[in-house]
Amino acid sequence: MAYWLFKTEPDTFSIDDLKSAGEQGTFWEGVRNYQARNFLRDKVQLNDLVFIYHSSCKVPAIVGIAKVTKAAQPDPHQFDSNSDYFDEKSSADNPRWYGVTLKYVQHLKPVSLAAIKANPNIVELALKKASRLSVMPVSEHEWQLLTQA
DNA sequence: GCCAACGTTGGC
DNA sequence: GCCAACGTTGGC
Repeated sequence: MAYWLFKTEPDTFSIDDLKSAGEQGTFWEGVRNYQARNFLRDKVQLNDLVFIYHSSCKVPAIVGIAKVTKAAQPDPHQFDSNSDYFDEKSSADNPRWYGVTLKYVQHLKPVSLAAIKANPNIVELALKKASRLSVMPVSEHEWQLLTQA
C-alpha cells in the first residue's frame, strides 16, 4: 500500500465532483506528463490512498482523500481526435498515456500549500519543489503528519 | 495578469 | 546529444 498526491484544478474537477461520483468512482484522465504517467502506470496500485490537491485556485491546498479502485488503464482520450487530450503518436497497441480510477473517501480540513511549505517536518514532499508534477508519491510518515494536521 | 520554473521540441 | 526557444503550469 502506498500514498500519493494528485493535483486537480477545482474549476475543472474538484473533490466535490469526486464525491458526487460516489461508489463508481472517477477515471483520473488527462495526465500528459511522463514522470506522472510513470507513477500512474507502474506504481499506483489498487487500494492505495491519494491526497486530492486543489491547484490554480484561491487557496491551493490538500482538501481530502481518495482511494484507488482500479489500477492503470489506457486513457481513451488519447485516441479521440476530437479531444484536447488526443495524441496522434499514441496507438492502441502501445498506449502512451494512462489513468487510474479513484473513489472519494473523505474531506480533510484543508492543508494549504503555505502551511505545507511552513511545516519544517514536511521535507520530502515533491510539492514543495516540483510544483508542476501532477502525480507524486507521499511517504507514510508525511501522510500521517498531513492527515493529523 | 505576471512571471518563475521547468518540461518539451527541434535545429544543428 | 546539446541547447536555445518555446509552451505550460501554477503560485502570487
